Amino acid sequence: MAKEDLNTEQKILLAAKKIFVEKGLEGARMQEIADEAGINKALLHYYFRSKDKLFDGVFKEAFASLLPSILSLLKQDIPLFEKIRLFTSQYIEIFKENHYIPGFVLHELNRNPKRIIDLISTVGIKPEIFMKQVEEEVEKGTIQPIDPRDLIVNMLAMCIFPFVAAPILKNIIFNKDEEAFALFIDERKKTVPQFIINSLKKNV
Amino acid sequence: MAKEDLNTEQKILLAAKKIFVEKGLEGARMQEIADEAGINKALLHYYFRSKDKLFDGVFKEAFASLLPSILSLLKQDIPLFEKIRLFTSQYIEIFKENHYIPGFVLHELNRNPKRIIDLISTVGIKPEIFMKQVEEEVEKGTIQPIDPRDLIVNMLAMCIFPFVAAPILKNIIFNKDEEAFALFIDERKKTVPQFIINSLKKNV
DNA sequence: GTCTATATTGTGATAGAC
DNA sequence: GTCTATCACAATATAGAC
Repeated sequence: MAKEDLNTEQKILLAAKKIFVEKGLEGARMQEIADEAGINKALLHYYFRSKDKLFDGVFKEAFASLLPSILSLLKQDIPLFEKIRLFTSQYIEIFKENHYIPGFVLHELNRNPKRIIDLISTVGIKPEIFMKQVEEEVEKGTIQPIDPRDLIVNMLAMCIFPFVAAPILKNIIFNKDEEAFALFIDERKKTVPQFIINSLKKNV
Repeated sequence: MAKEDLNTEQKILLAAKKIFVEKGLEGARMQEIADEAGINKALLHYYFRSKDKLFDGVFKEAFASLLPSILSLLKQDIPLFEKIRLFTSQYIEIFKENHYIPGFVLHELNRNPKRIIDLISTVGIKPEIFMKQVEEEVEKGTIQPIDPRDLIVNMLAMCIFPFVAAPILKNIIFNKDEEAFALFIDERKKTVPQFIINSLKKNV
């Protein structure tokens, strides 16, 4: 769908998303959003009462639209290694398509934890089932002993961190070569699960 | 040194650091910084010409003060596994003491990549030596094959991410138990290097 | 160096015509 | 629904007394 075919509300949301993501809540200017949307400030207030309300709308969409689908994966009845492979590769792919999301979410999370926590509560992320699955494998002795919380944090870290730190990584590791970095990220859909599974595998 | 013994400039820097870290550049108010420092707004402009200049001063100190020491470790002539153990445990310890730094740096990195990149250039981070060491071990066949860039990114990710995502992790994994989270972070000084080394070790 | 008071500019928000 | 014009206030920055 072309930009021109969107109705005004959609144009506003699209523009607001771009500006909020780039500048954060305080950094963004309503004027800038209006310009980006090709309308004037007054209309922003007509559709959304205030800047805060507009932000909430944008954030909710950006955050909630992509997390539930992938996180439901953790609950499903799939062998552990397979689950890790699916989760990490899909997560990295999603962030590759929406590379601005992690930084955006993490920043607002630190700026206003309560707001974000509330939002997450409505989505309802429950990692307990995954953690239990890990515990069982450890007890059975089929994988190396590990705290399931460490495993889940490490998984998230390796999937998300490269996107948050992208500018710095591009610079000190990839000599500003954007393409090489993109390739590297794509490769990580395979190397990350491999790295994790290598760590969990028993020496035989 | 007690807070009262600091001279005005130091008091300002300390206060500004606290507020900027908490609120970000745009979120921070000069009035708030002045209150925190126990002085008035005018003095802020007397010592630092503008808000931007004040921010630069704070950021440079916060960032540059802790990175060089730890990163020099990567260059030293130490066995790989030992180096990984030292690097990760020290890194996590530093961030434990300065848990606000990662979020602060990463946000400003995304807001103004150029500014931060310039700063890093002056500090001069060079991971080449570490990467070469990894490559050599891979060639010798003493560790699992791995792209050294993946290893370094994974190391950084596992050290830094938990601090950036702290509010969300506390909530969904630790049921808001601050103490349990602090303990978890402390444990990671051991579990993270172990996780990495497990992944690199050859099955024997 | 430090203060109070004030200037100046920004920006979110609203009123009212069309 | 969309616009122009304007308000109200907040925030950075400066002037000038002490």
